[in-house]
Amino acid sequence: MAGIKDVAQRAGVSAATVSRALSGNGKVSPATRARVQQAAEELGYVVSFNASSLASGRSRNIGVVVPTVSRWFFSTVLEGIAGELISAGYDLTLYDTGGQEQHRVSVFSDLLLRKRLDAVITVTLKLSDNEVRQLASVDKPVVAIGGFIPEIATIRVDDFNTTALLTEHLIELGHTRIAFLGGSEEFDVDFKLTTARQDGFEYALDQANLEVRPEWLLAANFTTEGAYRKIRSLLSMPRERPTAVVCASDEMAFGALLAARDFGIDVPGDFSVVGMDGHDLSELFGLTTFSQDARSQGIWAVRKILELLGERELERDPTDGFYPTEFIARSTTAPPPRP
Amino acid sequence: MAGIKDVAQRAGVSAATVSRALSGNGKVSPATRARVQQAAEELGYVVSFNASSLASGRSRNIGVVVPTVSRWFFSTVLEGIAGELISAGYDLTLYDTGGQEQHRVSVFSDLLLRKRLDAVITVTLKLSDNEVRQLASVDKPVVAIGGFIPEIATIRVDDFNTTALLTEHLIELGHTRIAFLGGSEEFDVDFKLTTARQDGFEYALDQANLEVRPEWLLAANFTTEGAYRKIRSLLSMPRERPTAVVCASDEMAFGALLAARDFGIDVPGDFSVVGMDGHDLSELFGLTTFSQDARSQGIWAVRKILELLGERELERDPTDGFYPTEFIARSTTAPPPRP
DNA sequence: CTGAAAGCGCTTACAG
DNA sequence: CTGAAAGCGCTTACAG
Repeated sequence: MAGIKDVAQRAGVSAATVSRALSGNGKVSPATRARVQQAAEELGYVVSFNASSLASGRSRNIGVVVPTVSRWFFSTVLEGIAGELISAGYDLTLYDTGGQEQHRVSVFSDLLLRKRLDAVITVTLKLSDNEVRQLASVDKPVVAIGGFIPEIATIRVDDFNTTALLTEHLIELGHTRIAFLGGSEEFDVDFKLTTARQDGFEYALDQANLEVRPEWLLAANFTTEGAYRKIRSLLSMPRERPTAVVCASDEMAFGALLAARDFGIDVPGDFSVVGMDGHDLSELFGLTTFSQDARSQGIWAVRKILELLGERELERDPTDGFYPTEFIARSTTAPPPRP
Repeated sequence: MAGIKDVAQRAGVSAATVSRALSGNGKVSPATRARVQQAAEELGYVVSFNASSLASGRSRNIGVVVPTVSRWFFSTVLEGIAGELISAGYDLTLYDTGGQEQHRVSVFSDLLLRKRLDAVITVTLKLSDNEVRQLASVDKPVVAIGGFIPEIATIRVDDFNTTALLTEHLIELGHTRIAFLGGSEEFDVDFKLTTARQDGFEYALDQANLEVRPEWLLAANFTTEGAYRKIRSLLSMPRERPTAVVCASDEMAFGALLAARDFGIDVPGDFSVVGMDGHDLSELFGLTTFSQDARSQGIWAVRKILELLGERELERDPTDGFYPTEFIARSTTAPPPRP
């Protein structure tokens, strides 16, 4: 495999000049540059990343930490990140913690510190104070998507207010018996968004002088299956049923819709459902929801990182305030049935 | 940040000994090893991957090339790969081509050759002869999941026969008017599985002396939305309708089910649907399908790679023959309606 | 079992 | 604008 010396020899210049011509750092005459490029092409020369990184201290490699890639939000954010990174000529090192504490520890103590990464993007990862300190001490740019992390630039939507608005939408339709389906305890390690959404829900009820009924505060694991099971058992209870449910994600809302269908309960006639995300399938399900553009959150995270690395200017700072969201009323919400 | 020399000094040994003690290569006395480990820990020393890779020629970094991470099969395979790689102490470099030819080119000409990777796993990626040659010339282990690639170890399910069996299941129930929903041309670049599945479908019809009707050979882009649209227009046609559809993926089958529901067509009473995959949601939808364990395909791809890298022995070779699949009959299939 | 030394393949002041 | 040389932080024959 051709090395920089081979190219230098073929082009009749020094290795230093080859490096400068190919990287764009430093001045090289156009004629020389052309000769070098030609020689490199002929030899099929590709720079050794390891050698280049070692010598320069920069890796052109960004770490991305996600709790899982099998949920809509994460895979969509990841696609946005991946596309933007490829365009910028950066590598993407993926850390899927699988929600396992053990894997998170190794990610932080080892991988992130191995100097192979120029920067890190974390997605809805809740960090301990200690981890924040570790990240800070490494002195590499970090951008977080989803969960707020002190001292770190964060892209996030307004979980509290969007959920409150969704809840108010139901209240305005006349609902007074409203359930909430959030994430489970177990997942709160990584997905800290649950509490903000639940807070927004409770706030809206409170504003309307409606009581929060503990037995209607449900938790699943952000999956459609989990939600299906929870809503199924909610609907099968003999006692008084809620007439609507606020789900903390669209994927859980799908589970709620399927459960209602299997129970022969008419949506929205007998039961209203709202979600949160703007999942690709929300339109097919006719789901009323708040949409957030996950893909572009990923893209903007990369842009912010590149800015922090001094690669480019930012037209606007995505970590400034809340990321835009949009309320979309569709056909899973209606006034509650007459008693 | 502490380097190897700092550790050497603190432990009172040479850098060479530190390297041997920490990496496990070469003999080191237990006492020395303990001292080195202690010193490393106290200093918070972490080896520089770049330097280590450059010196040793090995990166502990595996490249994974996927067409997208936003479809069930890919994200599930990726999770399997990611977990197994973390356990083995390897990094995962993700290349999401986004189905774009442009990105694939840069992946192959640049990224894979930059010597930063020890091996590559490709997922349902159709490679040109030229690309196969490129990969071979780099002389790094490659394992493919999904699509068959000449000269490369491949983990794959029997697309032809599973689809044929699914089709025969419908035929045995009495169906004679059966449609097929495969992938679109556009996607065949990356997803070469479409043709094998369609071939299996046509073979089964042929065996039963049933005619393949071109107007019932449909193609979507492997998404639920795409399938919804296709099936919707199929069902809205005034002329003779099929009584069943074979979908080349579960996600497309979901679209078919939702379309039927929105048309007030009873499944399975008036219309039968079969999928292919064993998607997490297939049980909720009651979908009859062939399940394949995508996660463990990812895990086994990693194990095969590690074997090729000389890291471990394999109990069984996943690239040997077809990966196991399982037929699961559920409630979306039944005899066709009486005419 | 351990150390001194060469070398991995680049990048980047420094000097011209 | 270009080259000679040092250096990035490790690993690994080689010698003992």
